Amino acid sequence: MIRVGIVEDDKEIRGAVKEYLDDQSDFSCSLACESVELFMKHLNEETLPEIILMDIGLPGMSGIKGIKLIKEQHPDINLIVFTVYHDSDKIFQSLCAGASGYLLKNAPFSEIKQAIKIVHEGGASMSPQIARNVIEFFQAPKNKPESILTDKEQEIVMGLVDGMSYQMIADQCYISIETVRSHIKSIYKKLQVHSKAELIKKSFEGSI
Amino acid sequence: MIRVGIVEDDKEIRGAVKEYLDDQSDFSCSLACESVELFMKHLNEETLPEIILMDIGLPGMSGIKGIKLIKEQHPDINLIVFTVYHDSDKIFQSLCAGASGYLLKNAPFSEIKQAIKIVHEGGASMSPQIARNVIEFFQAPKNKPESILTDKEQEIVMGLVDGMSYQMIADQCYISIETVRSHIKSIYKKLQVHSKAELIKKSFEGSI
DNA sequence: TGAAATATCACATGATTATGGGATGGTCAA
DNA sequence: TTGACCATCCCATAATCATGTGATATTTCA
Repeated sequence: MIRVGIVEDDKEIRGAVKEYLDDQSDFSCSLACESVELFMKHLNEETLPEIILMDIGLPGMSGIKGIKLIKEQHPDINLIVFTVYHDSDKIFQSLCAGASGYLLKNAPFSEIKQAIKIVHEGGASMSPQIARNVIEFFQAPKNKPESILTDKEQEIVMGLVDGMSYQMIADQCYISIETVRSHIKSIYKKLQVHSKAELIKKSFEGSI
Repeated sequence: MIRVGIVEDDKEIRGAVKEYLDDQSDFSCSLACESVELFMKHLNEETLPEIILMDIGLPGMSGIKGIKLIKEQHPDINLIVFTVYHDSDKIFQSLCAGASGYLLKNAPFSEIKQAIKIVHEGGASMSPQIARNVIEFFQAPKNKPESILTDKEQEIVMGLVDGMSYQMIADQCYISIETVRSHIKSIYKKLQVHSKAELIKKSFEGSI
């Protein structure tokens, strides 16, 4: 018997999911609330779930914050996001906050059930569309849109990012420090930055 | 009818999967080879698949390189990794190379079929265990081992990372620039760095 | 309680950076 | 062949940074 909690503001959905889970022989819904605040208030030994289905767009505290909060206080509980949002931002924020799954609300009951089982067994579950988003996260950095910087300029950026001074870069590239300066001037102009710090930041953000 | 390719060095497995797919009414295995080299050699209009099941541990060219190669030459083909490896390294390398799915070899035929369908519809599919690994990638950086920096110091680091000058940070924190300098001195000492550049780099690497 | 850590400030000096001028020669495509 | 880039160099100046040597007040914790 897997004990499941639900945080979902839509009464209809909350009720339907709860009813469905309670109908299953191997599930029970131990606590279903419309907000994180209420959920935390009613959370006790009696109602403690193993898995929580968590909506994100909630009145009061957001689901993302809710995930963080619950994970801090009950690290053993696994959370599955259950939402209509499928933008990368929400997905990554949820995962970073500690979610172990991400279901879209159009998922059929059977998929919800399946996801809960998987997470309960120590796996993770995502709707295919979400998985695609997540996977593209790893691939995106690859297709770096042809940098507007020339080869030499990129080489110099790499040096700066590695913490080298102009002089060190000059030595490494067998050019004079004046040339390094000159390149950096045009790099700054192209990227619209005005300091090494900004440049390094942009570089790490993958915007080069 | 979804056309599927297989790259898998184990003859038994290759044969079994091919047979299974060919038995399905909505699948056909258009090409099954034991290495990337052979696969590329026999790849033509006739044999062109929409989805490829790709082993990683292959004789000759590795599956990872194979994924890159195939994606470069045929960007429309989607690849699903099919392997025994479940270590993060292999997973991330595969995803970065361009894979749209990652199945473990213990997956039942039905899961393989399901995964191919999902990927064919534009989604991505991972075995639950793999999904867990991927998700933990996002959560790992969270457990940053209690920074040795004090709150104030961290605040200043954030400023520097955002490209602010000492003076700007001083203004923002309502302290004098001398104090900023002082904090930065101890930050540098603690982190064993000697320039903004190195500090920002460390910060982005998550080693703070 | 008393030492250690933290947060705040000051002054000084040399190094490095940011930014503005220019100049020369090479490549490549219109 | 002309103009648009690119890579290379030089000079100059003001701002900023790295680092040192202090000092004082508060907080923390053993």
